[in-house]
Amino acid sequence: MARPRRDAPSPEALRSPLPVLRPVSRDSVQDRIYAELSDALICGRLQGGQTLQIRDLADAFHTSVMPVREALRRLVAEGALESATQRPVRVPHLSVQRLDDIHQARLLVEGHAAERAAERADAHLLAALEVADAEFSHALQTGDVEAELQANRRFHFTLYEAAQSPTLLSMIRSLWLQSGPYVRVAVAHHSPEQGAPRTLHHHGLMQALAQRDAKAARRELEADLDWAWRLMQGKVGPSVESLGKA
Amino acid sequence: MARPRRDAPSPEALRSPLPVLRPVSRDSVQDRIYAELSDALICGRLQGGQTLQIRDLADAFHTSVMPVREALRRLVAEGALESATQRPVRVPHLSVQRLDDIHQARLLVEGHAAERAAERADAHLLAALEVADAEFSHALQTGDVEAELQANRRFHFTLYEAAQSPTLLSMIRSLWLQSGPYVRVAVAHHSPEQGAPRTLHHHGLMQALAQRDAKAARRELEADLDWAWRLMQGKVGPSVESLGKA
DNA sequence: TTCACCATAATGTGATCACATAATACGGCA
DNA sequence: TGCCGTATTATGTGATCACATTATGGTGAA
Repeated sequence: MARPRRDAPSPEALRSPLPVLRPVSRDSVQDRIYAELSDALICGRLQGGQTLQIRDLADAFHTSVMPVREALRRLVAEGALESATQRPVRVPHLSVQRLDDIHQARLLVEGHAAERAAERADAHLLAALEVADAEFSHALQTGDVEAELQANRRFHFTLYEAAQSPTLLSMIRSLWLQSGPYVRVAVAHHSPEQGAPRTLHHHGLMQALAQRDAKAARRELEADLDWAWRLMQGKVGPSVESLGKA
Repeated sequence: MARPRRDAPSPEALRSPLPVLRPVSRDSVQDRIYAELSDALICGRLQGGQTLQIRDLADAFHTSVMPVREALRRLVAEGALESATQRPVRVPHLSVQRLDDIHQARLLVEGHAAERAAERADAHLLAALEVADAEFSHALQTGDVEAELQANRRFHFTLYEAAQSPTLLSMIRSLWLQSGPYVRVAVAHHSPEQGAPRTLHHHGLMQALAQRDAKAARRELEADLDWAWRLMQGKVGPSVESLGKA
């Protein structure tokens, strides 16, 4: 090996500007592509039915098709995307029945995570939730949908991480990836007065956590999910076909 | 295209033996590799800590590394395998805490699926469960561990499919992939009298389904899972390190 | 004898090429 | 003018090559 070791305590290190540089991410290229796509899915920047072609994405990311293939494969495995044989990968076109099925699963798993979080709640958790909720309320007032979705995600996942269950957390992540493309169209068009109950549920949730009331925490979380679900049903009606073209 | 279409109604079709041939699987190579690996994981033929090297698998499957890479990527995405950057993929070495976390999630999700199945139970489902249970009992008596695991899997997934929730089903599949390598060492060493309660739970479950008693179905299923979990804890003790080398 | 260093080998990752298959658009016949 | 068949294009999939990074074995000095 011609190159000297990074951690070599040679005097040359003193004259180099290296210490002031922050460590670069050691993720692989496919990890970054995966992160980009999953973020776009959760925040609803990709629509249901949209096709994701390998070569197009490779051009957009300025890479070869190789890391794109593997990133897409991961998302397909997580249920976030669907792929037929020899056909381009697509964001699934979910029926109302399928969306309801996902909603039921979310009530089950996220409700349980809320209970566990309530049992383990501490001041640090409440403070973190307060911050996320403040961002959320501000985004609601300014009408910034992107910021609203980001803050809402931070609020919920701060809660779910407090449940201290990696298994539940990964299942919830998968569920958010699946429902992400469909919740945006619901919350994107709601009027400010429709958004009011949402902050109420967040506040009720924090109150339940402060009292370590697991059942109440589950109730408030389920109310929050049900609110978004009813809004979505009202928006899209019995058919969600319009979602893909909206 | 020089080749004639498959469905061309030419008179040549009459003299060819094609109609007697069954359609070949249209899965891709990576699909078959994935199926093989996931089956090996669920049935515990792979041990915790075992490394899966791409080139070795490619040689074993008589393919290039390409489809192996994508199959492994899928399993990593499902939590069945773990991979560090630039390091070979491994079957995760799970701590007792992690195994308990998975167990809790299984109680939650599989218990819920059992309730749903009970609400939708019909004669056809009970008949299918009877068949699987008969195979299971027979395998127990003959001491065929491989057949026991296969029959147990068929019994449980017949139940879970009856819940009619694709979302729950895929989550359960992921949980079985994760716990598969660890349940085998538990059930592989149990004595026949230790196996008795297991058939009891299966029978109790079928009785609850016949009566459409959702709560009872959940109770019986949880008892079944808890039985295997306790057996595992007893076998491996406070540390599961021995599992990887067993 | 032990530890540090270095050279070698091995492995995951990314790029490029080749091919089979499915969609599309063009042209000819009724 | 409408529809069917064909040729072309485009896309996913598998194979091969190239490289960076990690592990490992051996060799030197203290």
